[in-house]
Amino acid sequence: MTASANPGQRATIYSVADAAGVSIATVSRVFQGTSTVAETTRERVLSAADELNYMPLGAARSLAVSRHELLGLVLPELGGPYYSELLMGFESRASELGLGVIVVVTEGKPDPTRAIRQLMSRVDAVAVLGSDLDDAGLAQLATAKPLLSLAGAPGGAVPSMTAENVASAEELTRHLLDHGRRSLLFLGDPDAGADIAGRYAGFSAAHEAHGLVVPEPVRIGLQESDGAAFAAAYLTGQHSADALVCANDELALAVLAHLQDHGITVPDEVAVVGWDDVMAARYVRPALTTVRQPVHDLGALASERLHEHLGATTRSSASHDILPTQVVIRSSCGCTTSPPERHLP
Amino acid sequence: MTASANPGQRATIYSVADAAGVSIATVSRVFQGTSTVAETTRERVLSAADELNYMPLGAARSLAVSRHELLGLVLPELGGPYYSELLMGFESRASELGLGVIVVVTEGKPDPTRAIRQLMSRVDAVAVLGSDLDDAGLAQLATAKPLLSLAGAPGGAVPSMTAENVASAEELTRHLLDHGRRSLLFLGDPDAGADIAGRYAGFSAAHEAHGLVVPEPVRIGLQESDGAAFAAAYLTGQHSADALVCANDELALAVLAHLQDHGITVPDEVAVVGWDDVMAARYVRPALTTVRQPVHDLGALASERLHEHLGATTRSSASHDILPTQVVIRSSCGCTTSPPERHLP
DNA sequence: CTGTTAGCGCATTCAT
DNA sequence: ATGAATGCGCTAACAG
Repeated sequence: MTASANPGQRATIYSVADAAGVSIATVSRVFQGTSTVAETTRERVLSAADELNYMPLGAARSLAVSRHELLGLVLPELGGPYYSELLMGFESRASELGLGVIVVVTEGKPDPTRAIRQLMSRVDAVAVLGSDLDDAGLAQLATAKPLLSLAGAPGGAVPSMTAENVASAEELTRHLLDHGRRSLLFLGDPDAGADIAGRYAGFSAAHEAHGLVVPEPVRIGLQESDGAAFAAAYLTGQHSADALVCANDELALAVLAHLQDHGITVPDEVAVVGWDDVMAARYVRPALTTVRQPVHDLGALASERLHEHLGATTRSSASHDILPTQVVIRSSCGCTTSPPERHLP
Repeated sequence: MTASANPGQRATIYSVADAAGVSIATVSRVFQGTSTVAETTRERVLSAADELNYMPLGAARSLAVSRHELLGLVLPELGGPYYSELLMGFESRASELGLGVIVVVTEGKPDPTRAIRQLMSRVDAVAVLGSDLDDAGLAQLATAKPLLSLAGAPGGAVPSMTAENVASAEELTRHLLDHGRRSLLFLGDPDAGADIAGRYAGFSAAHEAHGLVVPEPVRIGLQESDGAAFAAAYLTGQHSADALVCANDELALAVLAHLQDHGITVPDEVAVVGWDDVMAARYVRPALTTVRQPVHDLGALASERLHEHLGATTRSSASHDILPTQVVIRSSCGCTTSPPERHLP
């Protein structure tokens, strides 16, 4: 065991310099690799450091270089694969860039804005998803540090990045329409978020392209319980439809299961489609037709964009990136009953 | 808009003190609430700070108080609901305790140990899950900062916290045995992790209690693809069993789907059970019998325990907490076909 | 190649 | 109730 008894305190750059018989500058150099150090002294420093189990203090370094080397990620919650994927992409790329990531989940927090402000005092830049802050609020925060709005409304004052919603929603809806479905219902509240608004916009566009009146959205939440409630209402005949376009897979799965439990056959009597391509989507029968989003890439690109902004002295004009999505046709739309694909997540 | 034009630089405690006509000590006091300040000056400081959009620099504060007010969480990956739940619990409680959290995902990282060491230089304490570090490696890291091993082998040199595995595995297995199944197979590699080892131990114990020989484990991975491969092998008759105890739900779901796709009826011909109670577990048909773990609580307790250790000067002897789990009986074990419950995740 | 020195921004005694 | 001064541990000129 190399770590010798530590005399109560953790080693600092001074103790290492002492032990190695060099100055702190040299110690700093061998650890930063910032300048060339004689091989012999280098080894002496390294072994001294190892002996003392030395580890540079992040805070001190941050203060000196006036950079935290930390990115912040603000998420509304962490349920479902969406946010996890995003976080993975974000963390992965950040790590490659030599940056750590602090995550804060706003759901259930008394004062999200305060939490975000506090976060911003310890990171170099922040990506924010959801967290019902209006554009003005974001813009305010963005004055302090680079800030990127994720899956929000593009075109605001702050830079944003989001997956494509309108076109894929239109494609999905058209698919249903093309196969003879005529009474579609959109499940989800367009006011609940920019992404849902976009999906409803595409839903509407497809209807208009077909010369059909656009059905009002069924404004419900995205939880399983909301799907259950809708299904119950549907069974009583409160709604009439031959296709249900659900704002996400959670909702679609809940609706699907409840309908089937009560003898409705999907897709024969009614088609059900969703969004996100969660794992369960390919395991249920009929397998769920849905829209796959490049969530991992979204996260990775976000930390990359943030990293770019760190170097730049002048903040360039707000960029608004839109990543392409992919409609995944399976069986729940009534389109195919061929053996479902099996692939890794 | 209160934020006045910032002269290029971000406000510091000095600029605020200047603007308010006080010393930096006073500014610090009003922000820390550490001492009583005259109401009038207090207001002056606050308005000056607001004017300048002042925000104390985390690194400087950390350096001064020699505390990061940050916890680290090391996860092998983020797929599935398990890690997300854990992270949510961890972050949630940490936040309540006034601590932020840095997460690092080891999967795909060239040098996980280095990443962890780097992490430890910016946090006050760390919880580690998986990351194939042996107990010695963990112990080594634990000399620097409080460290908690999650879902690892209890009893090591470092404090640990894990969900109960053995007893629930035994219960689950006994359940199968009691209902007449006699040829069970354990799918998963006990050497791949302490939790899987525990599950196999329970599986074994149940067999022994019934006076049966313990089948060798089928040592496969936990991915969908592993389940697919096993199912293919099973279909060719390479394995014979009337019940498959899968080390997690991913595996169970993949096996279930593949078997069904090829005409095997579950649970009639063969029962399939898993672990984790992922969302898909209640949506597939037959609904999956599985074991629910208190993952959220695990995370919350972890940050709580870590927080406790921060205050303590003397490191108390390594604690080993084991949280109870719950066997969730559904249909895939052949036990019931009653309408499955529907509840929030 | 290596040592000296001056901050980085804040919390915190110790005076007043 | 407030100010002055010191130090936290490290990096980065600047000398040598």
